[in-house]
Amino acid sequence: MMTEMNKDLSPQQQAVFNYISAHYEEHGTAPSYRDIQAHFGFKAVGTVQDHVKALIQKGKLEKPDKKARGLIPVGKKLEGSKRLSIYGEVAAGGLRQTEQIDLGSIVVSETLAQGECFALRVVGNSMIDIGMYEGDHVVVQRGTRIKNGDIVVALVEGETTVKRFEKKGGEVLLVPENKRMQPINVTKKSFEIQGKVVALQRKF
Amino acid sequence: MMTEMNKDLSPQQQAVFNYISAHYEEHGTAPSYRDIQAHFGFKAVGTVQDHVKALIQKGKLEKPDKKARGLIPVGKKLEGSKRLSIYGEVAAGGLRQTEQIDLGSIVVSETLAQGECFALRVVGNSMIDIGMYEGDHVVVQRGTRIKNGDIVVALVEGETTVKRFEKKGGEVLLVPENKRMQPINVTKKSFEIQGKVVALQRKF
DNA sequence: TTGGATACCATACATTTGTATGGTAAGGTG
DNA sequence: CACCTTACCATACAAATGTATGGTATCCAA
Repeated sequence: MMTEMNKDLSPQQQAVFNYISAHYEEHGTAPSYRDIQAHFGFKAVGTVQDHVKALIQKGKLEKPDKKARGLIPVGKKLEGSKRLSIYGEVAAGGLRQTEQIDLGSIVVSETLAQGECFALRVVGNSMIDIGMYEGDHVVVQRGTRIKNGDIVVALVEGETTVKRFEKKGGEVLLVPENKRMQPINVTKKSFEIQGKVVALQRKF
Repeated sequence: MMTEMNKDLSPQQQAVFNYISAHYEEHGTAPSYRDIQAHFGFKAVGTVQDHVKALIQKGKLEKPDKKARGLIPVGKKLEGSKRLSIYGEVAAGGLRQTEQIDLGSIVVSETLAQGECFALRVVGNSMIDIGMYEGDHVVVQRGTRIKNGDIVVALVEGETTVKRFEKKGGEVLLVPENKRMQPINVTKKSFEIQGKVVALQRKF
């Protein structure tokens, strides 16, 4: 029979992998080779090298070259979900890259957040009629083709707002979903569509 | 007045922080000081040291001593996410474990879905006044202590509903958040609280 | 005008860390 | 047996990386 590599992990290899994963999750950083060595009481770094090599070969670890603490457990990768930075309540400067104000992040399913996305904290109640409340988070997708009726995030004269997009003839309207508010005609104003709202998340 | 430190980040500090965060999220590992230096074109590592020091002082970064690539943006530690099965629109049998009907799943952040959770597809419009619409998904946590005012999933006479929980004196009410609907008095009915709604997710 | 915060530069150094090389030993297999 | 895999040890080295020290300049508030 051909020399066939065992795709399953040996008990020891599993142990090493578990340690790396645990360390990664707990500290947010992978352990160094010597951390691993110390944890298992190995008397040589080479032992760790061997195990890491095996784990990489078996597809359990990713490792960039020559980077300190660069081991990444493949299985532990945030699968099927994305972490989005939350921007919001930005007064001046809008969402310009260098002036982003960081409000943390949320994790959403990849099926919700496809392509390049970011998150936004909803302020105000201009979209209350479709159930978007202050404090909710919306997932915004960049670079999508905007169609009539889409909910969009727009930068109008330096202010970020969420509205429904309506284009009739040559007129562009940003329509609030709130009976008590009036649509904004931005046809002659300076505005910029930041992206399209593709999802909403609320925490109780 | 005492020397008071500015808790807000300067634009440059914000930029450095953003870079670190982005790198951390993208690569799963923080950048080294020299990575940061190169990114911003600084001619000295010391500049990075200064910024990092400021960011730590302002509570934006965590840093273990002498560890390579040890910078961690506070609150951005890689948390896991959970995949929750979606149950819902179940007529008979409610949510009993053995009769659950699988409607797929959603992925949510662990910060949202703590403990034992499942997801439910919202049907009907009994909670429309707090922005819960048909088709939305709610995350339901099992085994939590229910307090007055909590949104709960209840099994009332074989039917699953989402309502606000109100207990006054000896009476237990399940209150719909819809002006046009009446509270249900379940004091004398057979009912069971399935769990507490902790989050909501909507896809546009 | 003194002091603090911000924002850089320059240089040197010690440690951490990944990497390379080579050796020992047990267990299983053709 | 020869050969492979697993599982260790020992040692050395170079690169990556954090750290320390000290300097310059601007802006702003007390």
